[in-house]
Amino acid sequence: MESVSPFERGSELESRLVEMKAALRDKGVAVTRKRAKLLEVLLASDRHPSASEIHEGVCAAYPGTSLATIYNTIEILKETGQVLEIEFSASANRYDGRIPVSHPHLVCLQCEKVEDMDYTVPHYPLDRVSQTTGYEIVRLRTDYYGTCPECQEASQLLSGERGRL
Amino acid sequence: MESVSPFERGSELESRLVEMKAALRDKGVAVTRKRAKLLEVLLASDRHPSASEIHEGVCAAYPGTSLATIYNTIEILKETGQVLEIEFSASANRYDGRIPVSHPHLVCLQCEKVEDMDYTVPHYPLDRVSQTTGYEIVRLRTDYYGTCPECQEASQLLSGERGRL
DNA sequence: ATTATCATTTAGAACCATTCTAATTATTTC
DNA sequence: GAAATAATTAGAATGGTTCTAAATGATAAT
Repeated sequence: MESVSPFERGSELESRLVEMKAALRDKGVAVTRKRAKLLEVLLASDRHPSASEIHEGVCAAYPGTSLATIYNTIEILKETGQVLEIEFSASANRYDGRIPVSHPHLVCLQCEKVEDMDYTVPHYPLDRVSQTTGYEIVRLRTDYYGTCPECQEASQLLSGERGRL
Repeated sequence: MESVSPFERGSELESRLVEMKAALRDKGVAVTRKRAKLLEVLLASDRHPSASEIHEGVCAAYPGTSLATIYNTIEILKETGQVLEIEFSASANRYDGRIPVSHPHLVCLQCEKVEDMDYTVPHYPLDRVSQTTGYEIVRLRTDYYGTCPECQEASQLLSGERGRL
C-alpha cells in the first residue's frame, strides 16, 4: 500500500505537493504519513480550510490524530513559506497552500467563505516598498471584503418573504 | 468643566472626531463621556492601539471603566464604518480610527508595530472587483509584512555581539 | 418631581482558537 | 538492538473576545 499521489499526473497540485514535501525535507523535518496527509488535505480543498477542518481531514485517514500535530505542522509550513495564513479575529484562521506567493482573496463577511482571486492585483513591488519605507518587506496581504453572490441572493429571498408577511 | 477638543483647532483629527461623534448620533446611540474619551484615545494614538491599550487610555480619565464598554463601542464603530479593525490571530486586534477609508499598512512581524502607509496603493477599484466577481465589495485590506528598520538594526547589533563571543 | 422606559455600563463567566507541557511513541543512527 | 533524536499525544493553560444578567444612568411623559 504505497502512497499514490491523490492528484492528477502532471497537474499543478501534484507538483505543489512535491514542492511542499521537498521544502519540509530541506528544513530537516520528516515527511511523516500524517504530515503528508495534511498537505494533501490542504491542497485538495479550495475552501481555505481552518485548522480544525484540516484536522478532520487527516483524522479521516488517521483517526485520533491530535490537533497539536496539525498546528505543529502548520507552524513549520509557515516558517518555510509553504502556506499562507489568512488571519481572522473572531473565527479560526484559514490556510492556503496552493499558491506560494501572496495573492488577493475575496472574503465573504456573511458566510466567511474565502476565495482566491485568480488575476493579479496591481500593487507596489515589494522591493520598492522596502526602499521607500526602510522595512524589509517579505509578504503582501490583499483582501477584498464583501458579500458573495450566494449570500446576496439568500438575503434577497429573505427580505422577499418578510415583505409578504 | 466642558470638554475642550483635545486636538488642534481646524486639524484633521479634530474634524475626524466631530465626524465620528456625528456618526454615532446618526446611529441613534449616545455619545457618552466614556465613548467620547475612547474616540479621543483612538484618534490621538498613531500606533494602532489594541482594545486593551484603548482601555488603559479611557481608564486614565475614568477609572474602573469596563473592558466590555470598550468592546461594545468598538463594535458600534465597526458597524458604522468609523474604525478599521486590523485582525491578528495570535495577538490582539488593532484599531485605526484616523482614516475612514481603507488604506495600506506596514506591519512589523517582530515588534508588531503597525504603521499607515501614507501614499495610495494601486488596486482594482472596488466596484470593478464587484462587477467581475459578483461580490458586493465594501472594503479592501492591504498590508505589507516585514521587519521595521528599528528591529533590523536591533538584530544586527545582536548578531554583532554574538560574533564577538 | 415621579415614575416608567430605555440605553449604558458593569463584573465576571463563558467561549474558543491557539499554544504549551510533559509524557509516550516512532524513527533514525551507530 | 541500544541510544539518541524527532514526532505525537492528551490535556491543561493562555488570552483575546463575547456573552450574561444585574445595576446604574439618562430621558420623557405625566
